[in-house]
Amino acid sequence: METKYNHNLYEKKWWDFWLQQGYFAADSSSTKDPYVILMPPPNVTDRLHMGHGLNNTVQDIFIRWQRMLGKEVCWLPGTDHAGIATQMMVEKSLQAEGRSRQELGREQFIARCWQWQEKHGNIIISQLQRLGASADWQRLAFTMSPSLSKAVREVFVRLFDKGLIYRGKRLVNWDCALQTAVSDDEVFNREETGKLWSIAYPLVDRQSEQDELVVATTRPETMFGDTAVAVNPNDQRYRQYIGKKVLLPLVNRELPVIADSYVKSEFGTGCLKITPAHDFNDFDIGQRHQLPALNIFDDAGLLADCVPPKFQGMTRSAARQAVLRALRELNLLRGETKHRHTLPYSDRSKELIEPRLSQQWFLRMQPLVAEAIRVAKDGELRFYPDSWQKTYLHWLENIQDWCISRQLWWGHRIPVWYCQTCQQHFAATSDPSACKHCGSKTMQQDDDVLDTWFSSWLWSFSTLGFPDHNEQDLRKFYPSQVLITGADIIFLWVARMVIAGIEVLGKPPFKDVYFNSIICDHQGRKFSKTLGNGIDPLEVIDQYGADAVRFTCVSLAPLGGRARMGKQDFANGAKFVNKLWNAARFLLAQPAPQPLPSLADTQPTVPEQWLLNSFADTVMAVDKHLQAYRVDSMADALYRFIWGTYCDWGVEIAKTMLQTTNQIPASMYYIMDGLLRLVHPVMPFISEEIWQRLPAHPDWDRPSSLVVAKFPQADVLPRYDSKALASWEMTRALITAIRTLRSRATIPPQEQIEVSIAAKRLVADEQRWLHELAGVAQVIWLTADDPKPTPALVQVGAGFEVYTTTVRIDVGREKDKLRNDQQRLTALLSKVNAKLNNPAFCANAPAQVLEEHTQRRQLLQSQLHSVEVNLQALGS
RNA sequence: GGGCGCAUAGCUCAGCUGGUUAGAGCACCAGCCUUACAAGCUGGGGGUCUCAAGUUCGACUCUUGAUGCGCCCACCA
Repeated sequence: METKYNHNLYEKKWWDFWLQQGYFAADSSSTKDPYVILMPPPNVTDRLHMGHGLNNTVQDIFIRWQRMLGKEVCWLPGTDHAGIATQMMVEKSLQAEGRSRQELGREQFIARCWQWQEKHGNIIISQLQRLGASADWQRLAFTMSPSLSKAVREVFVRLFDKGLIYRGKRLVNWDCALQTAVSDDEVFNREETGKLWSIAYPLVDRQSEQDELVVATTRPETMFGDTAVAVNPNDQRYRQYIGKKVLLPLVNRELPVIADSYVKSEFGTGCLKITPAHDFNDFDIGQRHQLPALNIFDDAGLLADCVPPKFQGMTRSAARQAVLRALRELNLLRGETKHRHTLPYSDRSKELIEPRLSQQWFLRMQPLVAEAIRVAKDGELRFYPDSWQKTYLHWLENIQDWCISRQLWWGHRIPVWYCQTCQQHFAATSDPSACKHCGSKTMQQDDDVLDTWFSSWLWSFSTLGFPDHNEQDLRKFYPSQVLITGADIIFLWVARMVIAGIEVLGKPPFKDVYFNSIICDHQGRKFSKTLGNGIDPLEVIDQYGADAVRFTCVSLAPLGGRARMGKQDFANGAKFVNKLWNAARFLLAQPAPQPLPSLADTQPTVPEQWLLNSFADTVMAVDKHLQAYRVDSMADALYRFIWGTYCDWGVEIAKTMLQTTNQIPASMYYIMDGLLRLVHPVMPFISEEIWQRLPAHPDWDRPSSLVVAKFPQADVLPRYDSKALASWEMTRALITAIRTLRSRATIPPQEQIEVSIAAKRLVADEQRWLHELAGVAQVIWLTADDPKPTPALVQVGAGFEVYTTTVRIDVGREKDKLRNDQQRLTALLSKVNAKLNNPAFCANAPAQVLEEHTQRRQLLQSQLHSVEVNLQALGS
């Protein structure tokens, strides 16, 4: 074995082996209990980033763990057709050829999309495989595949026939760059400093020049769409004008002055221009007052033909400047002030959203959410961390209708047909040959496609054969156990999946929802392309190996928080992987007992018993942490045991045994075998490589791969309990204390020393460890009456004092250290004394606490005494 | 405006239902190539747990408030 673990030699080898053995395939005819995780489908356009890396590592940990526990696991992978993102990519490539999608036509364009997705899509899938993701890749699903498309149509038609899907002319969030509507959940807000302009609208039939209403607006360019001016009905200033008319400048259209309590008198001028087609509040007011709504922007967000010719075709920002200039010329601009407000932007294009009146399809959500709310409240659906429950409930309880149509070409075309003969429309699961209502053959399908999320929200069952009941899959694998994803899509995907699962199959699609950490740099900033602060997972996998990357990600990811990571963290992960490698290298380089005996046939020494107990504790901890979705704590437990216990103590102990018996004890092989099983979910490659080289231990099963080996179970692991074990703890404490003394006295490692110990005497067998592990040639055991050696160095600990007279020290530094000790111990002692002298404490504290404090006082007193004696001996 | 969360060592974090001398990794300092690993070994220094008040015999832990930071939702002519 090489001294440094080289991941390049093993990762591909084992990956190919696992795939070839078919370990990851989920069999719905199995009699084993199912354990299912749905992989959140990445966009086909995606490249692997650290968020995917963490998310899929966590999923893989649970999947591998449950597989080793004997479940029939199904980790269902797939990709999302990402309507907008893909269409943007393909349009860009067309642009490079100097062509446009309009030129190409719908059919040709869609063909291009398919070509593109075959060529460039699914790169992310091979990237996920580099990570070691043990999903059932044969089940790879795609939201545009024929079977998933079938599910989309089926559900659409069901909801349509229930009357939950309707078409309406409503105000929607319009993305002018992509020229499509987007849903509320695809809009983000940004606070900015803008301006608030005051514009005079002269009164029709005015008595004087001053007879005008001054409106305040942040968007003068929308004035072409004004259809009223509103004031608050209780505003004394404007009461007289209600019911009168003003003249819209630049257009010279008459607008009614209306009263609406929405208008705040104290804001701006107290006069509000009403533009129903381009503002959500104005739209509501317009509805209340039956005002016409005038759409003034075309699909691209340019001013349309309904505005005065000189403004036509202008962009929104150009129009704003032009309008202001024109108003200034007419002397109608009454002022401008700075104004802080938040503006809506599109998630996808990052363009300013234009609220715009248009014909869209909507899904009535309100009738669908009751059960989704109930299951969360009753704990049938749990969130980790549970604080997300509130966010989830708040959204559902204030649910808005979902705008599901998009003016794109790439996606599921809305399965609604309009009959040119009878003018009616209807929805159908398969392309109809005749109108459902009149039998006419002249029909046209709706031009729009569905929101991408309308296919993703069916993911939990559309991937399992619905609606073609390959019932076995659906019955066996629905619902899944846990959804592992990012909290940023709690509304877009998680909550909607719950709704869909309940609506279509009668129960929620998963029991637990685990939200991963957000990946940030060390300054707490999200990884982002523009900042360039991200770490490319593939780059670090190349450099450090998949196991190191997996372990690092997971150990830095607290439940629900933000995981801060830098490149150095991955180097540390790699060190840990290498540590395990070398622990195994040591073991495998030594002669093992042949054949390895079962633990029951050997008599483990006390230190071995301690190691075995510690291993069992670790198994228990790992189980506990995984149950609680605390992968970071699991990583910590593994790290502590492997580095701090197995290597630091176990290997050192084994070395001394090697000297006397010429063999490593069987328990070390036993522990290593169990350990590899334990780490396999998080470090699958290195654990497999070592395990395959490890001689089979009779106490463990021995299948062809660790992937399908049994996971350690704490309740069947050997446990030891004896007085000797308690004494071993004292031995370890003494060893550490003596090492400290040696370090303080600058005694080289090779030099054997003599120490005096005031403590309960160790038996000869235990005392030998002081020799082996602390370089002690001889021990003088002091009783309470013996004088303490002087001059000497002392190290005090819980229940013992160790002295050495081998002194080669810096007296000044040593004195400082002792004074420090003295100060520390004095402070502690006075704290304990204060408590014990407090009658209220003695009266109220439980007996055990009281007893502990009394003992601590004694111990501190004796330790303080020792330090003082020593200090004197050094001559102060 | 509403909601959620966080504040512990230089950095990243752990610390369960209040009760041993508040822990770990990284970084730092000292000494070691001790025959698995220098990507290593053995030690060491470093925190009055953001602040204030309260409850309690006892508060890092519970309550209230303040300050700072992060996130989400709604909305502002």
